[in-house]
Amino acid sequence: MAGTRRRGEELEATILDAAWAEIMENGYPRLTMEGVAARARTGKQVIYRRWPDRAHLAIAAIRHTLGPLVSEVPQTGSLRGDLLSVLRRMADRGRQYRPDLFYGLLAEAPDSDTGFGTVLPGVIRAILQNAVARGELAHADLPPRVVSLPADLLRYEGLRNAHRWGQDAAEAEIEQLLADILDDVFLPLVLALAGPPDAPMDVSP
Amino acid sequence: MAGTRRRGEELEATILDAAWAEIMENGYPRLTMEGVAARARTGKQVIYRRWPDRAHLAIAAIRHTLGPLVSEVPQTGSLRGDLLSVLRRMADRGRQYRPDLFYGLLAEAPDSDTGFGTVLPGVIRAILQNAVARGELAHADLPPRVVSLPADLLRYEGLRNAHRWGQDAAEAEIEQLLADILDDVFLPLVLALAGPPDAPMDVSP
Amino acid sequence: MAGTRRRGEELEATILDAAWAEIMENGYPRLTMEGVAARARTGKQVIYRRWPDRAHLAIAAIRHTLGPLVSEVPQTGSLRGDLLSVLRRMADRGRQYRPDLFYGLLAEAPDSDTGFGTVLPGVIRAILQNAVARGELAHADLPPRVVSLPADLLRYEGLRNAHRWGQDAAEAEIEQLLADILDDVFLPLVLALAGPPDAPMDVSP
Amino acid sequence: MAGTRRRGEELEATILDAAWAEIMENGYPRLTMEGVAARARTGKQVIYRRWPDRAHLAIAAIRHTLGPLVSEVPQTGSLRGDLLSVLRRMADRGRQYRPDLFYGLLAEAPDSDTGFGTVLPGVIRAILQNAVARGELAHADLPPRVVSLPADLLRYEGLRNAHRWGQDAAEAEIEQLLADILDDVFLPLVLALAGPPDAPMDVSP
DNA sequence: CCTTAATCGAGACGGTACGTCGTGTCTTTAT
DNA sequence: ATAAAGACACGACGTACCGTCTCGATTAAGG
Repeated sequence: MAGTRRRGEELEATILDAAWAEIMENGYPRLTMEGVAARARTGKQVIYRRWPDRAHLAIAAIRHTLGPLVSEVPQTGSLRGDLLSVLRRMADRGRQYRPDLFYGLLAEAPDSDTGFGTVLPGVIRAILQNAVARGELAHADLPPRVVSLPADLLRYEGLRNAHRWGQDAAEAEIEQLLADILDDVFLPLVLALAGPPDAPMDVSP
Repeated sequence: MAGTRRRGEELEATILDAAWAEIMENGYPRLTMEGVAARARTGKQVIYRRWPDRAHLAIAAIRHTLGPLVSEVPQTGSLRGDLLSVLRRMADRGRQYRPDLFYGLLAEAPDSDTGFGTVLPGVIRAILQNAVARGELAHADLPPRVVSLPADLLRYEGLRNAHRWGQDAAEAEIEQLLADILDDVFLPLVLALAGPPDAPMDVSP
Repeated sequence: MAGTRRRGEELEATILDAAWAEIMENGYPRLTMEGVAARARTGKQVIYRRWPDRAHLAIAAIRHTLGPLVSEVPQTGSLRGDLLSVLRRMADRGRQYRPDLFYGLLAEAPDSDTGFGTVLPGVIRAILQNAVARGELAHADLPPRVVSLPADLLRYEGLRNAHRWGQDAAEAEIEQLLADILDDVFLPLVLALAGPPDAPMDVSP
Repeated sequence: MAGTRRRGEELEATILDAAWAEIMENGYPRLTMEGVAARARTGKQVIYRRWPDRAHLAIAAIRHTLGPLVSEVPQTGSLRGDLLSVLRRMADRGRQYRPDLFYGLLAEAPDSDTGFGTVLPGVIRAILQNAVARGELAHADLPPRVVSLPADLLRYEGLRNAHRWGQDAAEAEIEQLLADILDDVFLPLVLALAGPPDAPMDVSP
């Protein structure tokens, strides 16, 4: 045979690529250690040495494939624009998953961090503070549950409707969802709680 | 031998009881058709004839054991009281599940209706209308996403923290959650959108 | 639906035809009560009422399809011709079976009479007596094992090589077998034991 | 835990012993892969990896338990003694089988070699040659069907009456059978075809 | 530079569950 | 009463994976 034997990072990367490919082809429920080992042309033991079960393997594969969730604070010039930008980024990431991947990971590793929407709360708080600086809001002193509200709603919708997010046709639907979350729920609430003193209650477009 | 052979509803009930017992003892991930058949002293075919996989079996077992989600409209005399009552009922039902049951069902039968919080939207709309009749609200003409907001948030929290809901200690935590959902998010939003004309915007403590 | 319900002989004939068809299509090992019932468009109970297991069903199907083994004593004018005629008839019947049918019946119903070559001993004894009458033999007073020898050898070959007897190409092979049994074994032995007094011992070429 | 995991020959021997035990206890028809695996405390795959079905497993178990069919040429000093010795050995081996084992193997693996009486033709030819050397026969130039005649007849009887061979009472019956085959059929025939020139036709005891 | 310990690639092992098929019995409905 | 139909309790089938263990081959490191 040809090649030199793989070790360390090279081997690890091969395995994680194989795992991601298996998930994408067959779905998480049919992700098997055996299948990954076969596709990566290695032994099962090599995988078990690194990850205790398929849930941890899948999480590692997600991180390896998608990279870390970027958390830069957008600067579009308006509160609504900033929020829309950050939610859209979150939704885009969500669309790269296969539907069953969420559920499966929650079922098998509920305590693990799938990386789906955990960094955002800090970002949203920063966005709110920027809005205060621009005079769009009176203050940013909001209850935690309010701050995490848009991300929570988006994640919840992602969980409920993940099986539809994969299709291309979902793009407009998701865009509408983001608009609803902001215009029907979050912005009215934030303005009610911390709107600027001069133009308080005008929520209409 | 023992009496006559079981059929129809009697047999079905035995199987669903067995399935529920297996879930409660071993957890959903270790629910197996074989185990259920053995506990119910019947054959696997009898189960497969009725439910195509363990997910559908589990859903049927839930319905059989917990009964339908009651959807009477409470009449406590205040909007907050009515909402609290209905959310508490929903949370109580959620606590009867084992944590992994949610995740597993979502993973394996995402389209199926687990019965967790599906009847409520109509109930909440009725509660809002009663509040209008009492003069607590100016109107009940709210966007659908707003109406479903409290149930969505509660369900989302249930999904994220299901593994903690089982303990007795969770009671106070859940009570606090319900208060937060209502007082920090839903009531301020509803009052901002449809508060009564006479005492409109006073949400501050 | 259409027809009147079948009963008695009509029903029985339908079932036996179905059983034979199943044997011919799938072979005896894959003959199932369920398959027969389905093909005959009746219930399994109806079959079990008549035959205790598939072996007895198969035997009944054989008798029903092939009819009784005729046992007329041939009159060709010579001992060899008579024997050849009767052995050929026996072999022809054997060829109508599927190979596995023998083995299966022997395995599952060893005591039962499959009808394969059980009538013949008497016939052969009669043939020998006719030869005595014609002067070909001195007497017919032979040990039972000698009398049954040609049928035994033929049956044994049938058992050993049944899987080849089905093919058309087997015809010549079987004809050769019959000649060998008679010319190499049976006729030399019979002539040695009971040859005519005038031309007694000339067996050499 | 118990010692080291079994592999290779040790494992194979355990499985074949288990298979033979199952056959002896329950009979071939009730030999199941599952039962063998359970008795050998291993998995079904381990068995299927080695033998495609229970027929091949049974044949392997026979060989493993009974060992190869010895084929030494006996030297008793007389043609009849030599033949009797070799036939008796063959019958003894046959008696170690359970009756249904023959039939089942023939039914399910007709092409396979059960080892029952396949080595003998060469042995019989050697015995005949020894008889020629001693002057008992004029030559050993006999048709193949004649040479295989005693083994064929014995095997045929074994097949027909296997269900009775197991009992102890069968010993005398079998001894009589061997005598009949030799004294009524084979020896008269061989003497007729190749008897010594000086004392040709004396077959009586 | 060469031994030595570790890991790799591969696959067998003991085991659980799968989903299907067939058995022989039992029930129900409709002749 | 029995035919037709099919459900029931059961056992076995052959397959897929699990997580562990064993075995040579390779390879990186230390003496």
